[in-house]
Amino acid sequence: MPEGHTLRRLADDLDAAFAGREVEVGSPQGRFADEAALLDRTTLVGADSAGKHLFVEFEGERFVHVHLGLIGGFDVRRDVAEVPFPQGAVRLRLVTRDTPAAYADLRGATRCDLVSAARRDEVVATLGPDPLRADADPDRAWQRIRRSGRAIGDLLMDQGVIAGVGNVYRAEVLFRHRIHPLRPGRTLRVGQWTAIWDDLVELMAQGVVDNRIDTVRPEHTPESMGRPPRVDDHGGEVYVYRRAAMPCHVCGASVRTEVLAGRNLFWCPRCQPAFRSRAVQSTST
DNA sequence: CCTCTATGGCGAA
DNA sequence: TCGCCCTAGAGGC
Repeated sequence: MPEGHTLRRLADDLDAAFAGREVEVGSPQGRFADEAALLDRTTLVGADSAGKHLFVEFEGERFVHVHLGLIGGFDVRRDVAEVPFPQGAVRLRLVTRDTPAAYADLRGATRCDLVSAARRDEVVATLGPDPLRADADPDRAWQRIRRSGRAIGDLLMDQGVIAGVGNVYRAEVLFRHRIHPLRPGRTLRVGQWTAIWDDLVELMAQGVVDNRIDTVRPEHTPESMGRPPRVDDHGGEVYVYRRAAMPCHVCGASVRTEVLAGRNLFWCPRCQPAFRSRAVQSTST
């Protein structure tokens, strides 16, 4: 589940359920037990996200730093009639029993640490601009991209360049802007970057609202095209992500896939043609 | 049962 | 570049 929109939504949901309330903090699985004991029955101040990082603040400027990694999940339920017995490997559990009762179960996280405000700031300082934050400066990312010989598909996944974009948004935003994922960052024009950034701001904000990733334009929805909706565990309607060998919704070409830096890359070979250098372009046109 | 996969990221080689 | 960490669900036999 976790790209930046997931963490932003989790911060909002945790706020709604627990902010300003005294919270029972436990670790049924045991791996966070010592830290949980220090926080148990103290007030949860609030939660915030930065890229794919989540910080849950407790009184005394203490923060639980959570990173879900590839497979983690944080299940937040509020206004529940009763709090169920924890199922599976619950690293961290938050509970308020006074009405409205709420609980939240963290599983599979790669990171769940009790940290100081200074450490939180250190983590945030390693991140590039986050399209979900109003104060983000996209030019910081552009200055990295325009100087880099690395593939744009690689740069978009680098959290130090831009924070919160994962494998789905990377694949989809490059498709929407017809840019081949292996094209070197320094071959992009500033207008292309601005368009990508503005699109990410919009797509990811919508992802927070829907709690899933949908990237197809109105004319390419299942209803508009008369095609069956996507049926898999991800839910959202997308153009190329995990659609290898399937026909492109726009042109019908077979969607391609390749592994880049250990992750699956997806693109349409016709809608996102291989980049030709400026020199070649100018001689051929 | 087993194997594989996954919207991530780290450190060793 | 590779292996490894975290966990759950799907599919194969």
